[in-house]
Amino acid sequence: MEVLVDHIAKTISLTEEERSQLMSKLTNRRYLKGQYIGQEGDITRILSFIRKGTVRTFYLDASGSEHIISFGIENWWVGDLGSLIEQKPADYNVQCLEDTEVIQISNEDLQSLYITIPKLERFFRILIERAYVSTQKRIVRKQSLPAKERYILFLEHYPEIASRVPQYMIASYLGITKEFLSQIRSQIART
Amino acid sequence: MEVLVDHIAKTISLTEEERSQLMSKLTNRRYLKGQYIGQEGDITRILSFIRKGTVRTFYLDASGSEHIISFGIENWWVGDLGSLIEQKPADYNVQCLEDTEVIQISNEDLQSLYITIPKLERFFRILIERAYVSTQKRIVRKQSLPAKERYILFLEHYPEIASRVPQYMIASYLGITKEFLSQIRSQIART
DNA sequence: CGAAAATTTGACATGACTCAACTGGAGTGG
DNA sequence: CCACTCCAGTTGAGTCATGTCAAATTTTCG
Repeated sequence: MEVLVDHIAKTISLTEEERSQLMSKLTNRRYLKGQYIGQEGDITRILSFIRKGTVRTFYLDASGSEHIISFGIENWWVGDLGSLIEQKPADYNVQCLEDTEVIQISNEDLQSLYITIPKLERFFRILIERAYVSTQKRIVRKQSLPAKERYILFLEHYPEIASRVPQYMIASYLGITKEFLSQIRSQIART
Repeated sequence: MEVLVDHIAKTISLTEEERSQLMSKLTNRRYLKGQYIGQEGDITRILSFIRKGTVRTFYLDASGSEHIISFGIENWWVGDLGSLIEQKPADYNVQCLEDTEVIQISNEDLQSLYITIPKLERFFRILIERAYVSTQKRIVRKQSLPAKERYILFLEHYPEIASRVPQYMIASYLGITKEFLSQIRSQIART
């Protein structure tokens, strides 16, 4: 759990006292490949920091097909934030694609830590600012680039993820079908 | 400027002292229809809270066509956040679509206020959490709904905006061409 | 090895785009 | 008050990017 405390301390300095207050609220947990950290419909009560493993966040649309919203690997946070902050049923599933170890904190503890360690508020503000900016960029890419370009960018930005998840999931993340991604790939290969 | 302080005080309670510290950093400013609050390429140094008017945030893609990222009306914040937080040239233009009055705060002042009034950090954390969740939902809609459904949802969610901006901008926001939106509309009308 | 899962391939369908022409106001100036 | 222009919106023909469905092939893994 110190891994996470150290990670946080890179952004905001923490006293020994604060470190241990924080540490006391953290829990380690392991999931096997395929297990769910959270499921659509359940109210999300915890936030998970990935220590090891790969995770995907996805939902099922009206016709029952899966759409991947995001992947998570080491040092990323996962959890349905909308559900967590409003305490209403989650829209998304969070599933482990490999055996995964996470460090967790409950929303309740997080809220109380915001009060005892106000600097934490800063840490998460900055974290979410960045997440917000990158989500916005993703919309931009989706609207102004064809699938092939988006795929190439994905490979550049997230080579680690690209090598750890099956292609049909990458297709889903990019918003295209697995068949079409396959065509794009063969087209790239022929170049 | 009290409008904004009151708005903020709905989320976090502020002492008289804090209210006036905050107030002292705010500035009123007016823009005419068509003017830019910020332009692509410039470093964004201020955040603007819309008191009255309509604003759009957009960018130009490689082929020179416009893509609208978001609209803003009364009580919304606007500004290229990516540029603001990293102090690098903005990717987006922020332009007024009507004569607009805003309340502004510089990034510099905001950063110092985060220190003197740590609760402000909380206000913006919560603000951005919500913005993040709604941006994520927008990706979801874009990936799982056809343009017609997205347009209908837009009308439901933002009737106010729909009535204040021209259709070709709504099309751009939805990620479709104006011609196609026109077809969608005539199809809806025929129903 | 054999079965299930992932990927590829190909024929065909469709949503959305491009381009060009047309319509219908909302000024503007003579 | 008309003629003119400008801009938003519409319509239609042809095209392209991407989707669907079904089958074949390759990879993974018990």
